Amino acid sequence: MANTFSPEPSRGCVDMECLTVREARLPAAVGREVILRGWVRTRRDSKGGFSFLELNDGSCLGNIQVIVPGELPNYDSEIRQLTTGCSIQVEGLIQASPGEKQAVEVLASRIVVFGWASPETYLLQKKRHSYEFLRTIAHLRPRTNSFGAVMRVRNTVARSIHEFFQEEGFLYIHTPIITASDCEGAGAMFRVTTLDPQANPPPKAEDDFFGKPTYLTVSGQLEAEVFACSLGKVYTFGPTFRAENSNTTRHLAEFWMVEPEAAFFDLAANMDLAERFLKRILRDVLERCSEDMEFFARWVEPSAITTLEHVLQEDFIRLSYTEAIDILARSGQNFEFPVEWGRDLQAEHERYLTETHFHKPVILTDYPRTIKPFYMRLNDDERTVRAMDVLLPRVGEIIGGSQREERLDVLTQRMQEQGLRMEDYWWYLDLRRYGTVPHSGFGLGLERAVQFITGMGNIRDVIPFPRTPGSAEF
RNA sequence: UCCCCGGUAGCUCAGCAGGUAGAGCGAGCGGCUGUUAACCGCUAGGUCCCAGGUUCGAGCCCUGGCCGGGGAGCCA
Repeated sequence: MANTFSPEPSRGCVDMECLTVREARLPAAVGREVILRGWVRTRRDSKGGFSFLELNDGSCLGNIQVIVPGELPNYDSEIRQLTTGCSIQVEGLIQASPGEKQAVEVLASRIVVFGWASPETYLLQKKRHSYEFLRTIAHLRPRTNSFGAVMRVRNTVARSIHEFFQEEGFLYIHTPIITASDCEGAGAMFRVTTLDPQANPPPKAEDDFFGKPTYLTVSGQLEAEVFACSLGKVYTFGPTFRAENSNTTRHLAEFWMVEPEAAFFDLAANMDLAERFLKRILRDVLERCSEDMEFFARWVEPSAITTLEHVLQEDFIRLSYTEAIDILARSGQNFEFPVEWGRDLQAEHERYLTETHFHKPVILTDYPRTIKPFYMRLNDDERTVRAMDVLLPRVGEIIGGSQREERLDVLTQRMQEQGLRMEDYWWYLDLRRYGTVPHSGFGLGLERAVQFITGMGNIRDVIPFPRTPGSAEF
């Protein structure tokens, strides 16, 4: 249904169609009388007595050119005062453009100004800005080409995630944000409390809102397992919190994670799922965000598109940790950190595998039990567990997952090994006590996926409002 | 948290035997133009991150903070 809202009482224009800039730029729109609304990117005046406006409404990367005849009643009083950032409504006729840079343009018959943006103080100028600067004005940066493109890609990825899992028969499960399991092994947690930290004497956890210490979730996995072990195939998709003091281009204190969990999936099925999943996302972005991807290829990362196409047509390498160690040891590379069975792989090692040795995504499996969490299934060799990490060139680990330990005795033994308190996990252990099944799952960091796809160098530039140590503005 | 680098006009940066500041872009004004990273000319605009110190004199040197960036660790 066409939106016919008008900012002023009707003046005979309520029957005009409201189009987005994206719709208006299609050749099929030529000849239609329409209403467009958005923000002015630039104004150019012609001494022929008329002006050009570039209008953008975020519906697509490109602007639409508006021709404003000098005859409009507010031409001198308002149109000539328009600057970057002003918001307007344009009513006019879409016509073929004689210019070379655009197929269509709008010949305005009426323009209404919603809001001004003083060029003396408006921080977004008609020039390129550094990402560092844009981060300090996170409330305005969505009005830039690059951040707008990132957000459209991010939306497409999110949509694709849901479509993929829904089509594969997974149920979307909403796991809790607040959790009482304080030792999921995924890192430092944010405490959630209503107690007054200044109170004297110091408050007791029993008196807290939930009667026990609670935290923001670091993963929905354990809860997702509950539903996998009852509904079969499920996934979670929501915010995740890590209180680690990480200051890197690929860590956030608050990020979004997708975690599928499936009963009766072994590690091979899990890997197949992960590869199919990633490829589906890439394919959808290439198809649905081609204009934005061309922008990234031109201004951000020249190989943005070809990298995705390459990943799409290649099978992911599947390699055990032990084999990887072997390759690294014989690489002849002079690594800063030693390559030794039993030690975790460093970023430089992962980068060598994906960027130098294989030139494609690599799924590493079967890591030493000592460097992986208790819930990963123990292999028959008793030295390794059924873990899998999907490594991508440039961003490194984008997916971490495993086949879960479904044997009660092995699981409890591993928990003891890692010093966990059995009573905290009574409900998790019940899944193994009653009708246990083999099952698997993984977690994908949404921002890392968007980073990989767009080629953006810093994860803080692919999330609307980044939370990092010492920074929670906006 | 560790290791490097940096904080000078709205933005991006230059300045350096220590003698109180410049450019480009942006902005304002004027010219030109169916224009489109527009172009040409002129103008305005700066507690040189903060606090101490050395010095006749500090953007520049020293000390201590604060903030930002890159790399590492942690991981998604």
